[in-house]
Amino acid sequence: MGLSDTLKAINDPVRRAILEFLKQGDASAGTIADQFDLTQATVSYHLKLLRQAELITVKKDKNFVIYHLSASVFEDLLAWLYTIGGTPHDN
Amino acid sequence: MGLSDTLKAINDPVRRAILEFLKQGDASAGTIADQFDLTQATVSYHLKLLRQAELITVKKDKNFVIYHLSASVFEDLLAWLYTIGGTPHDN
DNA sequence: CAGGTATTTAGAAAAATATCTATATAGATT
DNA sequence: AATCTATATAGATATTTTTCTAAATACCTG
Repeated sequence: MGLSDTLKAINDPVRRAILEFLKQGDASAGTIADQFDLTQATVSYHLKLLRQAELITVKKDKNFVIYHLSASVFEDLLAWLYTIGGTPHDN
Repeated sequence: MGLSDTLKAINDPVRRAILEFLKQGDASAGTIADQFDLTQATVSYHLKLLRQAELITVKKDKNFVIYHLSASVFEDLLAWLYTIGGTPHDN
């Protein structure tokens, strides 16, 4: 919902890989889980966090749950980054 | 050193507050610690993580350790964000 | 409706992170 | 040199996060 959730969501290599995978197109929970050497339950947990951070959206198709990247939420993060690093500073 | 370290470093409200505080100007470890309701040792721990992520740099002055914001490291993070969210996508 | 497939949830264990107190170090001052 | 001041480190505990196994839910198909 806020910056904190966005940061928490992307502060994990598995979740970043999920986002990168979804960049190539929508996919079901099972297909996503197959990408990792983790149980499906664990991947489902990561998907939940990404959903809560609104970085992905869900749609049902038959008994599949299809996930879709929703990158617009990064705007808050970008705004914060510009707050910190936006103005020229002598690095 | 990489994206992972940058994200880990900013994935904590205390550390983000430290960065925001340093945005206003350099400050000593003690001055920074005074900003928080935490022990000096705890703040020192956070400063160490920020240092390791190269988000801040250090300089000694008498027996003070002066911290300085070094925002250029956000570039990797920005690059990754554009990887995910850069190309128009139907959100 | 019975069985099957896909996914989520619950609960426990493991791993990582944050915090504290107490102590150490380093440099400055008397 | 003794002491004081600022900061860092060590070790213990607490909290949070990740992961697993097992069970539950949900929906589809015969």
